[in-house]
Amino acid sequence: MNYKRELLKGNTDALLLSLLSSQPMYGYQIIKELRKRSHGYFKFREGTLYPALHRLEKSGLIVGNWERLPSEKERRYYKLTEAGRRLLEEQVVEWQGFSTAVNLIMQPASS
Amino acid sequence: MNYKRELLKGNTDALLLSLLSSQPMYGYQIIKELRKRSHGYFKFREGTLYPALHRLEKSGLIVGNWERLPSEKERRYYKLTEAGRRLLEEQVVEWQGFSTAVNLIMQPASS
DNA sequence: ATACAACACCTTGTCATGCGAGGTCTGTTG
DNA sequence: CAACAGACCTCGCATGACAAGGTGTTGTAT
Repeated sequence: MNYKRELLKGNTDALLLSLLSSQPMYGYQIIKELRKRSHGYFKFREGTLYPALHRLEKSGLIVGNWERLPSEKERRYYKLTEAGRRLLEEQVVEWQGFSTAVNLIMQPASS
Repeated sequence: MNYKRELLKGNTDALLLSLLSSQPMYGYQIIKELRKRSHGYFKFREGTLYPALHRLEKSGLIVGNWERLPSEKERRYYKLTEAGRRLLEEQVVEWQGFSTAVNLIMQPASS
């Protein structure tokens, strides 16, 4: 039923790694950036994002550290590790293979 | 971890509907066709396919009926319903939107 | 002063679904 | 006759998106 929700499955990590490969970001910012860069398509929920970030950190793909703003507020900035960068490269390849394969089926291609 | 497996989630139904839009097929054939048309990429397992077919039939998107071969063997051929055809069209559009959005993030686009 | 939205983080539980592993029966081939 | 391929099936596990709930702060209307 919820097609879009299921589509996202398996892509969250790659999207997050991709985003963080451009620069370190904190959670809330990631949500807004994903939304902006996808022209409004991706609207990540916090219940999706934060567990995903923790998962990635636990796997050693990103590292986060708290930064205290002048206002005493704190944010947790995440940046890619070397392992994260390597996995990202693999996942980009994987995504290309996958989307190519889907397009072979979805479009009434000649073949 | 299992990236490819998760990628498939949410796409199974659209792939099946797409396949069946070209012609009615039975389960085993679908597995082989998907494999062939995707140049070996999609290797559906029976534990994925049969539940999916039952799901789709229950939702009225496909209908299956048994056909008896001369050899007394039976196969269950599935074909798209009108509702299935409509949903397929929606899902193709959805897939295009999704993959476009992913590519916006995954590729270090200018924008 | 007092709401109320936005920022910024978090967790718990529910639901969907891919698929590994198991099963059945038939037909064909060595 | 054994062994494999065709053809169907189900059960249970693991994964992951996210709704719904929570905390505390800052900024902006009323």
